[in-house]
Amino acid sequence: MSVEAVAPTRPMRADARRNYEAIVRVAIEAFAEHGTNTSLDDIANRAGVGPGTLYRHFPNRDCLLEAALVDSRYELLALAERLLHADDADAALDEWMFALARHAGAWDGLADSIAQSLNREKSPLGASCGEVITATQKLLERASTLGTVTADATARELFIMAGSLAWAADRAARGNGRGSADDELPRLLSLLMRGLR
Amino acid sequence: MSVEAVAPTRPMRADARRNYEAIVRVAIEAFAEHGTNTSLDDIANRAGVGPGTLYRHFPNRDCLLEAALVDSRYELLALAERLLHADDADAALDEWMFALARHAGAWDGLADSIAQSLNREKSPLGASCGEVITATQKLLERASTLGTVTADATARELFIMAGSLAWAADRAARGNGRGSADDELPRLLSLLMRGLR
DNA sequence: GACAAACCGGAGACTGTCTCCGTATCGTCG
DNA sequence: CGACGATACGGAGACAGTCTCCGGTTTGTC
Repeated sequence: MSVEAVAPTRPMRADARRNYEAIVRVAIEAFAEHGTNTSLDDIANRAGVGPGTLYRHFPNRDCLLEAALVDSRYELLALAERLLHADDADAALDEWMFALARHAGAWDGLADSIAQSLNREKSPLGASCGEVITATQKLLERASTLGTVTADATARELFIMAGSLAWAADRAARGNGRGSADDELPRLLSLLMRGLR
Repeated sequence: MSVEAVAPTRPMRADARRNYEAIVRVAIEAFAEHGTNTSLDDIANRAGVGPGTLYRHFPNRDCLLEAALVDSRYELLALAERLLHADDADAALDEWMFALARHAGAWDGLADSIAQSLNREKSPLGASCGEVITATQKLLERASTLGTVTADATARELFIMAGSLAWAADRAARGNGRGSADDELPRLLSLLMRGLR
């Protein structure tokens, strides 16, 4: 519908691309290590660039987060494609929710960052959640018609519930002695999924 | 077991008590208005004291949060007491979880603050969650023996799930058009509670 | 009314965010 | 190849929030 007004976007200059990639590479490490609230100036340092360079490429934390999640989301959407052709539509939805929760729980604070960006206009992170929610929608509809799901939850609610599960699993795991979030997640997820029937 | 080594704790000086109470009063307002991450120096200002005074009474944010939640938690525990004698143990647990989620969702960021403090030793906020979790335990046991609850969730998990629901309801409500968190919460809660059966 | 203990409050060190602009680098064209 | 314009760099620094230290003030008591 909209005229393809994509600017010619001449390719980045070599040094710019080099820095861009270095920043994203370091950001992935830093987010994994210290959560999504780690210092951006620190990331700039570790990437060998000044803070000005980082903020030119990524005007805010969401932009950097989005860039750091591109690969992970690509894999997620590939999984959705496969699950859409699975035999068991119920099991497919289960697996999808699990994958979603693991995605959102990969870094400390990520679920929160995603959920907040979801409600903010113009957040690149929130925008790119659109396709993931669409995928959720398709899998949910399939589990409703071919499977046994009856609850009237929206895809958006399921998406957020997945984030909320990641949040809960992380909090429940820390300090319960031995368990990790990977142990908690299936337990909590099964509680939720039984509620859909 | 431990010797009651409680110091005589002579009563606070009049000006100290006055400041303490002013700070807590302002803090409740500020947390409600701007979430649990609002500026503490700002609270000190609005309470008419210097930052030093605030930090002497409340060495960190958790301590202030704890003081600001005393009344609310008191009401919560009174509700638990009542629910322990309710006829329908299942409905009692439902109502308790709802109250718990509303408590944790009262201020933006509160669920997160509580969950984090829960895993940190020496946090007064986390410590005071103990009685609430104990209350949850009793209601859960009662719903297991007298009611129909069969899932093997721990009280601690339920407590965290309540926080996670508050988190999810808040995120789902913002930006879905018209709804408020109060509309979302029952929907999400019912999904969870059906999963316990 | 005077003294010691308790308490106040603001200056400021420190950390993290984000911007501005003089300088350096890149790609291209003569 | 050399030079020019566009593009990009990076660090100094403004700003905001956290938290501490200590000289000065207030309170309760004898």
